[in-house]
Amino acid sequence: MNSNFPLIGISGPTASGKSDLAVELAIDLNAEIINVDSVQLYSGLDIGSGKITAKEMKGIRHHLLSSFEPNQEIDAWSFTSLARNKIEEVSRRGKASILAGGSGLYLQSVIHGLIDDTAVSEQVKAKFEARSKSLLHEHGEQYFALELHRWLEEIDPVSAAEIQPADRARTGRAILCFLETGSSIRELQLKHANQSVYSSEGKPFLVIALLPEREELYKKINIRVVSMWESGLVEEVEAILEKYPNCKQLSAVGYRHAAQFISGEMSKAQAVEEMQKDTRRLAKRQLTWWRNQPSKLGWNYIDIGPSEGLEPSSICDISALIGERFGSEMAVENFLKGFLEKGSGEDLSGQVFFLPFTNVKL
RNA sequence: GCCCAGGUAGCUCAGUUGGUAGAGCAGCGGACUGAAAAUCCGCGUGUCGGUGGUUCAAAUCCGCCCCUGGGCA
Repeated sequence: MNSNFPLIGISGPTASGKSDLAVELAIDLNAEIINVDSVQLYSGLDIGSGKITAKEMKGIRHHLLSSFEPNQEIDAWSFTSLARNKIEEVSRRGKASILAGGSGLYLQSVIHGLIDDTAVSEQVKAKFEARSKSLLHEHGEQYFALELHRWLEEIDPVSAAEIQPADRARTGRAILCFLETGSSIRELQLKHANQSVYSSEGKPFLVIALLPEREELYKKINIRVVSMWESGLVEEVEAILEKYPNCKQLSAVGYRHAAQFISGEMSKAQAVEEMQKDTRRLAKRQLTWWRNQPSKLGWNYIDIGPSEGLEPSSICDISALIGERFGSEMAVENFLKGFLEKGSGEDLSGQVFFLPFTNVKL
């Protein structure tokens, strides 16, 4: 049965029902789930991250969920190898893998990889931090990002031209990369652009995106945020603050808002409102990602037509769904083959298929 | 019924002596290759309640009508 199925990714914006769909699908396919959410990786970040509960897992095994302490800082690079190892491990057990979660870059990295290892040494890190500190001291917070960008311009003008001057995160990364490897990160990226698709046992990837109607999604988000506060978000954040007061995860949506309430920077009502707003904005960015990124990555769009009123649970039986939409009942692999090329002998490995469900019911 | 005060962007409101509008918030579009729930870039989205009039020209002045607050009966 598993051989009929490609590697499956399930994504979409926050609150779109990914986790539930993943579980239902896993039951049908005898699969295990690999989490692809950058916050749910950590233990103790449960309520605010909307993590699935043991009961909701319905006995399906989940991987890379609550697997790390909040101070361990797993990034996209390490996530990629962790996830790929999990896929192999699951496959050795004769089961299929479903990668579910909202971190688009993480899923992309598992499928396409990142540029080659550019792990920065302690010396380079120290050098970077020393100069950063003096720039900050010299020019102040306000101009820090610009000064950092000016530094990048000196050593790597090619990358500097591609990065917004105010974009501290990318500027810093580009500088570190250059200091470490002596080459421009932009050039490394271009060189890497055509890297082939990761594939376990030659299986193709099928990425499903749940893209609910915007207004409905926002309503659900607003309600969900309130219920998070009611079910102990503040206590959860207090516990993290006590154990890891400086951990990066506290800057995630919800965690930073609860922390601002705890420190007295905001009233509860204000914090809730800000959290709702920032969650909506997060969802908006995720929708933008799934609207535009797949085609840039060269994924094959599968157009099944409008899915208004389609409930996530009915997506579970992909074979039936495909049969219903395309006439005859056929296995997913055959469907993909048919989609790719009328001929059936074509090798599907190295292919990514993208199946978006727009306006699904919530 | 009468007397006030209002009706301008999704919301709260600006709008000089008439020259077809602008702030904040909300929102929308985009970027994204080891921070990605991160980090950044861009964008006013409008029958100025309706209708008639005065005027070269009306959100602005006048008439009538409608609606919403408040007051008096």
